[in-house]
Amino acid sequence: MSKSNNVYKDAYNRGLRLLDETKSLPSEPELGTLLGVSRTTIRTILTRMEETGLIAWNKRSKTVLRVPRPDDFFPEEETDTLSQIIERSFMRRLLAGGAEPGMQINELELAREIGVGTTSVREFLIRFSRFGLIEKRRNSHWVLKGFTRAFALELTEIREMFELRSAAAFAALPEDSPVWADLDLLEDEHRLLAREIATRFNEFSELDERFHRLIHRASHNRFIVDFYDVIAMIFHYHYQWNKAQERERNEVAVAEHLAYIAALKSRDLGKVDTACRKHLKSARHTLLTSIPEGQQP
Amino acid sequence: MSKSNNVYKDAYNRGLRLLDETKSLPSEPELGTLLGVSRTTIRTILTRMEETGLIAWNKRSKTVLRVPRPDDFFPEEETDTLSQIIERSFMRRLLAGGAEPGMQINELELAREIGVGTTSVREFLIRFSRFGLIEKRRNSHWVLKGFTRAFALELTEIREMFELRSAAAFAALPEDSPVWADLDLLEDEHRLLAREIATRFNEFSELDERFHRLIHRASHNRFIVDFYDVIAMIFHYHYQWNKAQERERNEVAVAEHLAYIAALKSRDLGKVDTACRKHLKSARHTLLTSIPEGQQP
DNA sequence: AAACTGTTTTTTCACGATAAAAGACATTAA
DNA sequence: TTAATGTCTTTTATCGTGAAAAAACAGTTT
Repeated sequence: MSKSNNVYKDAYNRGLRLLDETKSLPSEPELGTLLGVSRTTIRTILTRMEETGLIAWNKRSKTVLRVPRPDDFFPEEETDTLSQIIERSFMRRLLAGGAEPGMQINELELAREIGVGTTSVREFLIRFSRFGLIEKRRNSHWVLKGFTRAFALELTEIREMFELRSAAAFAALPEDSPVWADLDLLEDEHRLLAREIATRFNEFSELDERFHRLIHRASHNRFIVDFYDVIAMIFHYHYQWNKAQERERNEVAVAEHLAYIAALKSRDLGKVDTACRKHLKSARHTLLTSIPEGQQP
Repeated sequence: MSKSNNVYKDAYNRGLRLLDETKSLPSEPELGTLLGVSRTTIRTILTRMEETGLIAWNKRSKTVLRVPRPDDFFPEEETDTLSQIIERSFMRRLLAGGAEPGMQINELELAREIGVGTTSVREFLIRFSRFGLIEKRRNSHWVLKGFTRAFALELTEIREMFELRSAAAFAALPEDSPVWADLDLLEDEHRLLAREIATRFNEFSELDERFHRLIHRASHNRFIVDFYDVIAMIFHYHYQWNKAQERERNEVAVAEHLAYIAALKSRDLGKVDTACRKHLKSARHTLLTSIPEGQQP
């Protein structure tokens, strides 16, 4: 089992959704850009669609014969990237407790436990190391630094520095910059979510990420933009971990975002700074309260 | 050839230098900590030292029989880590010109050219990606972003943000903190170098790195401390690349460092800010002037 | 001739295997 | 009885290999 065909399976599933909408599929290169895969993969997809009687395929003509049924889709778990699988396993271990700072991480053991090769685990750990939670000892094992209070404080310190700067840069952007339209759209989404917060509160974290990434992009600095990956990763798992008062927290955050957006639109740097600081302060507070105190070194 | 024994060879070479100083070697575990390798490697080293008649080894007694000759040492190039070898090759390519931004990077080709496996190249590229010079396209090739003016500006923007903050934190450190002693030592080294700048100017870059790392460490923030790796890496290759006016540049920098150190010792935040800003400004200028203009996108 | 389909080549991804190096355990000497 | 040495086990670093996926090339169709 040298390489899973998850790219194909995932693209196939997404491709099935196209069949609902049209009576015939576009050209192979067009499908490729649409699904973000190569033509080779598109042809494998089309081959299977033909075999399962979903389409009739002859050269340029790809006629839809029937609408896809639930059992036409590949199971969700087969569409994941290996690195996603490893990340999930690793984070589960890390957050499930018993992961004391200073503990050493064994590549071979991790690989065996997850049921993958050591190379993939190594590559994951190298990629993951930039999040500052693990560290490598020269030709030896990895050491877990732990998701501690210190980590959260260091993370938020940088976050605040970067976001204040990005927000100021954002507000200074010219009238005709396309970001203002993006901001308007996000504002609408926020208002909509605010109105239905009681039922849709769990959709906030995705909106949150899009909003902050838009602001960070205004910095035009790759290190600032890339740093948001660290924040996003932590928040992603943090939200899965800590569901306490999720609705209330998100309701407050949406309101703060709206104030923040209004400040940006006013282009008044003082107002932007105030609104940004206020939101960052409560974000930090939320993160800090969620850290299990027992895990401190 | 599945793994080179460069750890052994490097430790062996360093071990040879111990023979100059003493008449008999310490215990195996002690040698291990001294050379930073495991006892397994120490025993391999001792075995060879015995074979080549450098020592007489019987259990606890390891008597030095003769002083090592130049040909006892392993050649320098055999003591390098694979990742050092790959990094050097890669950087040579990158700086040698013809490396246009947007150009794609081929793992297989790189591996073949350097004469190593693809796994090592992949791991190197993943590690290297945090420097912001390359980027990966989802299940496809890497793209070179290039050592451009934009890169230098983004890098220095963060650097200045981080260093100003670290310098302020440094100056606020209590009287009894051990960093003040470290700073005194560095100050002495700077004075010494300043006096002999005409002949020793090329020793500056190493001192520069030690000085700035000391300051960054005062931030007590892993992201700030780790970011210095990016700067160090760029400066390392930059200094190899651009030798123009090296002596003059370094002479100016040493003087700026001394002013910066004096400001830190005064603990006057205003003075620290001024001295730090001044030095960072000339550092940025040096970096910017060295970037080949033709490479702009 | 532009854009597509069919076919072939190349590259990426992931694995198992193996030597180097680290680490653990057992034994011996001071 | 502590700290070393001797021996054995485990882990890390690296390669070659093969399937998945991308990319390049060649031939068709409109």
